[in-house]
Amino acid sequence: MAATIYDIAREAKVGIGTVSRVLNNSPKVTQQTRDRVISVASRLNYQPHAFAQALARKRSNTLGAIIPFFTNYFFIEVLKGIQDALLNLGYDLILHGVNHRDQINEYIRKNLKKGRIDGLLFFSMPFPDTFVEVIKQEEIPVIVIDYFHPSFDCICVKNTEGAMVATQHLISLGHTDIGMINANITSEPAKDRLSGFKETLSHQNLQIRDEIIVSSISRKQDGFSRDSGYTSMKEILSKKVKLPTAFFVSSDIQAIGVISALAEEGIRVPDDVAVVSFDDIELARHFELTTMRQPMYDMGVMAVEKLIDRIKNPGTPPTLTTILPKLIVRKSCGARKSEHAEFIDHNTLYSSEIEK
Amino acid sequence: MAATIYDIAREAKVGIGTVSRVLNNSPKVTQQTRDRVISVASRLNYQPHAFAQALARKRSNTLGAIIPFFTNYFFIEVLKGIQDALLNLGYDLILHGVNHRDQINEYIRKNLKKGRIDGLLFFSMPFPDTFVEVIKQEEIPVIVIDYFHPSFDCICVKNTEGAMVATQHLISLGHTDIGMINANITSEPAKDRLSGFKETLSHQNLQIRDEIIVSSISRKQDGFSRDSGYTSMKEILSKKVKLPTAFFVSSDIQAIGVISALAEEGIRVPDDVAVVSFDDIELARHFELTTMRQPMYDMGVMAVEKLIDRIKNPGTPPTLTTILPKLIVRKSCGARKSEHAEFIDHNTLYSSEIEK
DNA sequence: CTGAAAGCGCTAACAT
DNA sequence: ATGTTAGCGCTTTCAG
Repeated sequence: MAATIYDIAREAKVGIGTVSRVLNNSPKVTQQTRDRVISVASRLNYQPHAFAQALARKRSNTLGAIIPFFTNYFFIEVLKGIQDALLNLGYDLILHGVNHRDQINEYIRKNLKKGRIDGLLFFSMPFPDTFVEVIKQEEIPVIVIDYFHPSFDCICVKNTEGAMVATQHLISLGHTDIGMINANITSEPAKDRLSGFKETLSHQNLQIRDEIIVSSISRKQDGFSRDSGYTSMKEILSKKVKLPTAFFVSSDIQAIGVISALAEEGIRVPDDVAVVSFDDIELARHFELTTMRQPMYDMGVMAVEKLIDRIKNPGTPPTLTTILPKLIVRKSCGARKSEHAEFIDHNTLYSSEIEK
Repeated sequence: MAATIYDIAREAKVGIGTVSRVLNNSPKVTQQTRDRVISVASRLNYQPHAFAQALARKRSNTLGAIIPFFTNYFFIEVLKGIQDALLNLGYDLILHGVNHRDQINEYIRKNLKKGRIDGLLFFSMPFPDTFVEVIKQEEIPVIVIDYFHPSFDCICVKNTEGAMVATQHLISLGHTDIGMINANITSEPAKDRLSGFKETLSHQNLQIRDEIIVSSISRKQDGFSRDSGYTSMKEILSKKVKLPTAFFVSSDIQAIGVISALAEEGIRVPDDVAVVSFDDIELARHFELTTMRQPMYDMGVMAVEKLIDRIKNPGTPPTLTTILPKLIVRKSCGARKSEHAEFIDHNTLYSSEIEK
């Protein structure tokens, strides 16, 4: 049986209050008793019982995270960031990976069981409105990442602006006829990336050819998949329309599919057509993809930090932190690195407050 | 403030004991009082306080998992399996992703805090001997997956046998000169896959040419990476030795690197050289890799089930469950599917007990 | 069948 | 500075 503070108290001949004080580094204990208690505690191999502590302290020192697992490559990186950040803070993580959207509600309900978690990290999905009331009355801090919700602190990627930078990059490389392979338009990022793309083209008085802009209709991973990229490109190819000299693709993983589809027709990247994509997942480097990097690991770390911050400072108005993705120039766009060095350090963090 | 059983008791005009009984489906309550309590509870939007429950019940209904994050593609799938299995069982998951091996100890120590978790899932790493004593005296059930340890229930992949099947497949396709691209030999799976490979060759009286067998020396992800595959193949290519007609590669992700390296020399897969790899990660399908499938998702599910089982039945001797990976024939080996249909259903589960 | 009371292990307010 | 006591919210005897 594991030792309790009673055991320690008895053996060290002090009261349990004193033991608790020592264990919690309260200053009001003599060095002498402190030493005695500590030595007994370590002899007994004492470990505080987390739940008893949580019950008495009214906080659990654990955070919850709801992450869509269908965003494979994205969430791995984010998760790594979360874990590393947590490790230093002494918080634990209760993870709920959502494979299907209908798991969200169930999870929130279950984990809001009073006291289970001190705060919630909510990733890449529309936050269910059903719960904002509940969340508020339970007073549990929430950070929404990669999605916007006016009631909570948010960390968002500037998708529109990122798409603009990507498109602009292609234009500055001399391309005037550019297509886009997009994910499912029902997803927020896909929508924003498309509008950034189109806006840049029209801003530069370039033609928008709808026949070379295709959005996935796949529901699987919202079209952010290799399959989807492959299929979309095949679709364009089958139309037998004039191919543009460049494509903006809404994710790296799709770009890999795009490149395969192209290769099957003997069309080479970047020689025949240039490609710029989005995300900068690990494979992007291997495939020499020029891409808009989302600092996924950092977003995980930031999310944790924001949440801890929010736990300590409830009551202040929700904030929005936006991240401008960074252009990483590799080979797929056909640019020589030196030409575009100026783009590389474009990474900026804006932080601003929303009026309530 | 959240409602407690006291609130319910007061409003339903019963004692807290009765409320508790109703909530726990104890049969010894009249339908009438039961209904009354339930209606009050739902009106108050009552949720049991998880920690109070855990404290009183002496179990937490949460499981811990220690997973190496550096096995990217592997752990995602496993995690999905775990989550889905957990969802049905009403257990929560405290996840600890290990980015560096030295985090393991810290995590175990912290989470063994009595009561934190009811059981532990330990993945793909050598279980630290320092803790087997602790684990045993704390009586916390442990399942080790993808690694063997005599003290615990284990779920292992038959790497040696898997490599044999892969190699045999290549041989049966008519190849007599086969090379291998391996991960870092310090890792158990790499070691086993190599020995399975060699054994099959010698068993078939085929020559083992050391110059076309290369093990990665990378410590990063133990050499199970695209980079490592790419580099290893480049190394062989640079030796200017006679290329074999086929390669067995120790993981899909390496195979992708291998294929790129080959492609850079104009060598095509499977036309010029056949490739069979290991894992069957999501990308394997996209790259048309013939590979030995490890049922990663299923392993996650099984792990959870085994753990729950072990929690319910302590005391029985540890078991070993082995999984024979399944040959998935795609294009990279150059076989027509029909030729080798017989291999496809090779998947078998062996379960056996170890004598203590 | 149901109410009252005794913990579960710990923290924190209150005495001393 | 240290011991004592009252909860935290729930489960589980133990009476009745």
